[in-house]
Amino acid sequence: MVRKTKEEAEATRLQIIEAARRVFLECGVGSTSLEKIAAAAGVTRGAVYWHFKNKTDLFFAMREDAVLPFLDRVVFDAEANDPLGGVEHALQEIIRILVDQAQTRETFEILAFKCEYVGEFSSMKGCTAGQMDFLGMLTDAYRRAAAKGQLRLPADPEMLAYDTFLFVGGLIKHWISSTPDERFRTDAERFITQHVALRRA
Amino acid sequence: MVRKTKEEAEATRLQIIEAARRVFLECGVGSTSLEKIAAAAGVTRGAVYWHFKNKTDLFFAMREDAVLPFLDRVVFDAEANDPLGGVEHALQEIIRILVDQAQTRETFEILAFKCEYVGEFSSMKGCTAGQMDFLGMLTDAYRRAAAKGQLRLPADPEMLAYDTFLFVGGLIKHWISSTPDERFRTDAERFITQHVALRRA
DNA sequence: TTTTATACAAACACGAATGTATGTAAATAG
DNA sequence: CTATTTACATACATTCGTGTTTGTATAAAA
Repeated sequence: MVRKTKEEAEATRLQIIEAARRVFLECGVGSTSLEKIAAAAGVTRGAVYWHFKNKTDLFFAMREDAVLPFLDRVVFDAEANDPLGGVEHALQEIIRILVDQAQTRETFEILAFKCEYVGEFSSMKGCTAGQMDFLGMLTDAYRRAAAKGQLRLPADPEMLAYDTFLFVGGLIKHWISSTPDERFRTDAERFITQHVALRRA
Repeated sequence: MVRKTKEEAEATRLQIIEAARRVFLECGVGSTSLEKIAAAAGVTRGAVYWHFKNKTDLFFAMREDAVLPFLDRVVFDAEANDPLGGVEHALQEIIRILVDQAQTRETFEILAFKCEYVGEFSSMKGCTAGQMDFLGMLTDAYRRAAAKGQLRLPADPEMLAYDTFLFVGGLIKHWISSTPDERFRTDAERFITQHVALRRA
């Protein structure tokens, strides 16, 4: 029919990604047909197959779209003279992202509860590279905190990092699966504050 | 064909459940057909539909089969005079169950990574009743520990319980998705010991 | 300006999964 | 010992999703 300009084509590509996120969230990745996504995006399967190789390709495109802004915002300042405060700040920032970035929150919910890690997906089942990066950054931050005498002794920075890493994993999972009035959401900030306070000298 | 006795019928029922667990683990719940399960169990779909209403029914039967032994083993002794040690013991017991109860471990892996919580499954997406029980038992244990002066001050038992609850959630998830040589498995006991030590007065 | 590649829509062909219905031999009830 | 129910296997009908192919109006390239 009417051929679109490059800009319009890119717009429909984004429409498809957004529609996929909505439908994945509601129906699960496995039981979502490309027909449903196409309908939700106001196009036909032809458009979906034009922009994406198949459902898996579309899934990973949707994932990139939401994970990249996440990596930008969660950072540890290696120069600051309050490394422990930096850890707390980074964790609080994660919660803030979940609060105000709907696409990131929804994508995390899809990744955690609406997706089966099998076949092509099994590669990212456990720790992604990004997650291990986060663990490494936590370790570095605790090492700097230890060097500044901020940590309660005896303290092994690496072990503390694992403890925090596991805490954050659980927190994100339960935050996502909660309703806004449940304590995992209402008290998330306090949980973080207390978690870090347990380490303070 | 040959009609089986009641005992034989119950045996094939268990065969089907075990086959379902294997196939769910390999293929994911959503993309597992009842034909695959039947073949893996050495029966036909007729047998599956005889014993279970449909795939969802079979899934929940498999879940019960593995979760019940779990609840029996993870307990907090309310009478002991070392509540904090009881917490550590209970957490270590969880890891021991994952190590030596293959069916429980595999079922947890299915629940965490091979299942989409949508439709009939969405009810158990977040915290099951059993999980909230566990949180309550943790809180009670920390309260008793506080009463005995075992906790480092200032300490809010309930907040400590949430911190531990989130830690355990992350630990189970990462333990399950790890290979036996990865640190989440090799060092799980140390993580627990250190986690509890952080609270000790 | 002509040509070509683009951005889809529409139609087609195929397999796969589901639920049900039917058949049946043997266990069990009476 | 007969009648009935059980514990499946087998066959059937139908729906649904996928990947591909074809058609086409138009934007962009030459």
